[in-house]
Amino acid sequence: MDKIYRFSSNRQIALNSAEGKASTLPIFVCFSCNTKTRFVNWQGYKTGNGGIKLNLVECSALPPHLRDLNPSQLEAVRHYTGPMLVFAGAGSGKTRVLTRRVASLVIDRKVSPSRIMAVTFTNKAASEMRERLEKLLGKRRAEQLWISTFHSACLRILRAHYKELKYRSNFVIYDQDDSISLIRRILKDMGASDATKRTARLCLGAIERAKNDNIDVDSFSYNPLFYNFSIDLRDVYKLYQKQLFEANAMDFGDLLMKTVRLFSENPSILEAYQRRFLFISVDEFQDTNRVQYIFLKLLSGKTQNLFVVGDDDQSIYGFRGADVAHIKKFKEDYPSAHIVMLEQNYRSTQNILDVANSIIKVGKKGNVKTLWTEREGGDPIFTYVAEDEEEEASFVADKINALVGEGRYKYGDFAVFYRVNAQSRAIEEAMLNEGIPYRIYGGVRFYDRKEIKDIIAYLRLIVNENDDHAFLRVVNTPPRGVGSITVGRLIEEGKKCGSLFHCARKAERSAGLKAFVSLIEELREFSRDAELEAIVRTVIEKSGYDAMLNSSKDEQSQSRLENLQELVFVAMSYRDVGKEAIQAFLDNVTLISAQDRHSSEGGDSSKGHVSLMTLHVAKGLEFPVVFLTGFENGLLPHIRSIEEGNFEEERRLCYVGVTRAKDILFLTRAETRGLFSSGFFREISPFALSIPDDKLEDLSGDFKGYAA
DNA sequence: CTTCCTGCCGTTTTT
DNA sequence: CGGCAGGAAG
Repeated sequence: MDKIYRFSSNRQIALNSAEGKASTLPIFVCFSCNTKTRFVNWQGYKTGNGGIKLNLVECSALPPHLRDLNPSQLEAVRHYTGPMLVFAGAGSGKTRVLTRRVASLVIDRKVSPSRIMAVTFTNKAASEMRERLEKLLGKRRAEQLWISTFHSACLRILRAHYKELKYRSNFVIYDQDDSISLIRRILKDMGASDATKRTARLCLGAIERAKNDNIDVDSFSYNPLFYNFSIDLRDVYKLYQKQLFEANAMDFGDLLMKTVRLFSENPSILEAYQRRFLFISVDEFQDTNRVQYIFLKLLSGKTQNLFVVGDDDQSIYGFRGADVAHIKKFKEDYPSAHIVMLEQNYRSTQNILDVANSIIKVGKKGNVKTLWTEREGGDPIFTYVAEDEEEEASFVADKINALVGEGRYKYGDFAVFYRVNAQSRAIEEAMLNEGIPYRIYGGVRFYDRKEIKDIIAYLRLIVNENDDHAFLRVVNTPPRGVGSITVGRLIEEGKKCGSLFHCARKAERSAGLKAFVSLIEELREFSRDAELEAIVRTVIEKSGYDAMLNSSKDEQSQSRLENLQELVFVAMSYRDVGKEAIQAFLDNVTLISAQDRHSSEGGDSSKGHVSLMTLHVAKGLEFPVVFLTGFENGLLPHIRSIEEGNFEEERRLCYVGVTRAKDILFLTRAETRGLFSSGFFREISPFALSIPDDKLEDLSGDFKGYAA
């Protein structure tokens, strides 16, 4: 077995006798000088005093795809087989390690790229990784790799095996909005006293949690005292699954749960995938939930070649069922796993790291990772207290313009983070005022807009007439004389004849309904072999959506029309024709993450744009200059999180934010904020209190002034 | 059946 | 503040 030792000028690793067992084997020693790593092959043997004496055997440079790795990263990459856990701090090059390992498998190990799966946290991370690998492996080989999120990977598998699950082809995916209105209908049906959106969301939350834990209808149980309403949550879950199935639809949780179920109920299918995927790697492993872990365990069952990379300090998706305990579980389930720690941070200055460490260290017992960097010193962390959120935003905008004015940075180097999406509005306005180009990631998403969702509902109805939710959404949008009474009657009858659309076809009474049915059928006929762009354009026109918006005096109509134009533009990039095109489009629309979507843009973008995003979206990214806004108690630990006992997760969220910064970090807070009740006086975030004062430079003079 | 108005609620984070 | 749901009028 090869063993690699780090041997750099400023830090020398001790070669003790325990490791010296490898003395008759070749030992690789790496000299690290900035980014180029020399790869030197030594032969070592034990000396009398327990140390190792090294003899130079041969010298060679590393292969190109490993050349810019640092010694500890190299160690992680070059252990080829078996389970492996890379326990890596912020900015230690986790994703780089993962990418290079995939490249190394293909190049050094001659593994066929079609037999490697790499799971990333977001679709954006997946496409970035694919881009890198295209450069290292060439386009043809990179295309064969399975690089995707858990959800996309499962969707791909399910699309190939929908029959085993008794689904029909062209099943659709329901997003949270779809699910909530479905549950509302179920609640009303069951005669629940309270069928509001709020209750529906509560029910969906419970169901989602169950699915994250791979608990299906039969084994589902809950605490009825917690949900103090009349109906039985188990019945809701049961009906929900039944209606999803009848609508030929799945929700997000189903994608994973049904894949796991497919595997456990059909050993031959599982075996085929086990044989196919010789190597599986997972990024951001700390945010893996139970059903995802089961998926990984099943898939890697044969080869055990599971390579996971994660940082327990950056676990921030607990609300989605993510559990750091899976890192521990991994060590137990794979006792032979190699474990590599990456503690060097290649991103931030020492000052930024000190602040990050001071935040994360509090309340942690033992086993603390200590990150270090060669970027000593650096700028202090700047702090600022604003009167309100608007002043905070204009402070940010001023600083950005000042720094750009100095010529050191361009707009693309800046990021502004916040805890909740609602905070983006004030910042957005300040950016517009100062003429700063910006982009909001997440927030009110393009595909969440009403007009877009309506057109998408039409598309869904075209490929799948059983999609009752889509039916209800657009049957009277634009208005065609099908009101709540007609719809109510239809739902009553719908219980007998399957889907609502089926039922509507038979209903002769309502002229509006007849018009709707023939509209959809006409559109379906048209879509048979048309290009996606033409399909979308036709839907917008023939449905009367176009006319409705054009004749409306509402000011929003113009921007709605523009959004629809944008949708047509997006559709142009799809090559397929007919149903397949719509299918691919719909899959993308529901699965692509907030990071891929920019909802608004301002100014010209020749110098890039400032990125505005929530702390959650910021995970995995880095920026030279970072503004962390709303550093207030109740907001950055968010009050709801505190109430639910997730205080520590908020601390990690804060840590994630701070460690995104390469050079300069600003922490800002406002004394009042109109966000909740206005005029409410806000005190500083408790996370600020552990930061040593000598690392801070306070631009307002009282950043910590109001601390309790 | 649609539209408009009023009042109330709620206001984390996301694949 | 803003969005949405439900009710009354047109």
